[in-house]
Amino acid sequence: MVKTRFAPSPTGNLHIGGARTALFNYLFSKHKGGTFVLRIEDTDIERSKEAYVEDILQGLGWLGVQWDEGPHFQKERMDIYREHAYRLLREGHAYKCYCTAEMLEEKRKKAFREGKKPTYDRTCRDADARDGDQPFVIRFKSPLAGEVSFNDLVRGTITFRCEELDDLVILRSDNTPTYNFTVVVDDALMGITHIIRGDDHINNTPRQILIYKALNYPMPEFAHVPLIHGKDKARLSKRHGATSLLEYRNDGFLPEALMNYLARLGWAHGDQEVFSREDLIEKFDLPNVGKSPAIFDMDKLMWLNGHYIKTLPETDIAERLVPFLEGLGITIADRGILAPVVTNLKERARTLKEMAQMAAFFFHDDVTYEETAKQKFLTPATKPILESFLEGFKGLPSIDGEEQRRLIETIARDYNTKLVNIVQPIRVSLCGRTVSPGIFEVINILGRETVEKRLRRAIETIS
RNA sequence: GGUCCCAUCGUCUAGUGGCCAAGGACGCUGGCCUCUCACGCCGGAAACACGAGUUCGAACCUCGUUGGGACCA
Repeated sequence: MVKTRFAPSPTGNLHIGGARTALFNYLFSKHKGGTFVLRIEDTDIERSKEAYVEDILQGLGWLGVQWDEGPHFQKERMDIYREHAYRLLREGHAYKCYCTAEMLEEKRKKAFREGKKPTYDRTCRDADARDGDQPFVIRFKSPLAGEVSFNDLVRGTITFRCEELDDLVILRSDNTPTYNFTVVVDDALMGITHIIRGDDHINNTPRQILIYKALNYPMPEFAHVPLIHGKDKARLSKRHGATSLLEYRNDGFLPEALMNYLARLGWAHGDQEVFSREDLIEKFDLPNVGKSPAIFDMDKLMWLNGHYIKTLPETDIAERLVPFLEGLGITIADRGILAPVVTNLKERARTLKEMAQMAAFFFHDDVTYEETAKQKFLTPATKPILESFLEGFKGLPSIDGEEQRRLIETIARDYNTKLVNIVQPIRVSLCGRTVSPGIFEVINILGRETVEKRLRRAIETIS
């Protein structure tokens, strides 16, 4: 039974990179019919914040990465780590170290002066056990020689020499456990079978393997996925824009699009670009995960988002659009026009936010004219055209597209000009801008009364 | 600085020794469609980091160089 986990520390928001790691864990476990655990690594009480926990939970929920177990909180498991640390001590896999911070600093400086690596010199490793009130840390006894190697499911065999590993602290003098120790204890106790995480953890892996062995717990599989980089090829950080997944939600991205995009970042299934969640669960597997870091490409996300806006059910999009319209201060008096609005805008908008902006003019009559549009199309020269159109429009037996077309074509002939020169002034009158869905569609959605009202107002505007 | 990882179009990638004078997608770009903008359709430019080796044959295997990244300090 496969069991994976996502174990973020709440010292920041859930960003794109974390979300992708979570997604890979989720997809892999579902693909294998296993379970997915969420664990919050909040042992760093200084930097951990409740607000970040909230952001992570909400972000994952929005994306649709559902966990089957948890969230577990490390803060509530401190006793377990201490117990394990003392167990290692008792069994001779760890020892008490009484070196003070000052002594260590001194040793580090000395090593640096001598051009050696600043690793702990193991002074206390073989010293006689001392008791008393002096503060101490517990250090793990690393093997002095030999190699640690493991088979990474995305990279193959990775080997480290033990000389590179020093005796890391597992329990600090204030009785708090350290990162490399808590991960192992938790992953082992929670029965995690596959550890899928960012490749920034590769260097921690040999230490963790040693701890697994000392604890005599079954070894999980490891899979290190490359980090996501920003345009400057450096690791993704605040500098690269969105710091929280939720910002994408607020910017009008669809979770379907983001999930699809994230999955394709560092993973591929032949030439396929569009994947539903079911598709991903069916097809995702570790061997096809790439080894090199990927750069986050907003353009492609935009394209995918546009694709989902075009292909998801219109009623669905309409519903999701509402909060964005409201965000623009729009009160939707007539929900009936929502559907046709989406029909006409879905080919044009790439985000819900964009769509709301494009749709705004449908919902209020006091259209604000874009300055350049007004200067070009609401002029003394176009005034008679608008007047002719208004007159003809009033006399139209119905306002279906064909009737409108005939009217506009007639006017174009009368003025001996092209269709576009008739349409654009009308468009600006109705929409306030030079860009909109097809003019016949706009007129249909707006309805007779509204169209006449807006035309009159536009004509009045031209003095 | 030490350790570890990585290297195909600008970007995401397909490619696991012959099917590759390297395919798809985004972006860019020429055109068509057209009431604007999009959508859609047709076309184009654009990459195997470099050098050795293994092999009848290398984008694919090995080594080195260079470049990038991560972790530790």
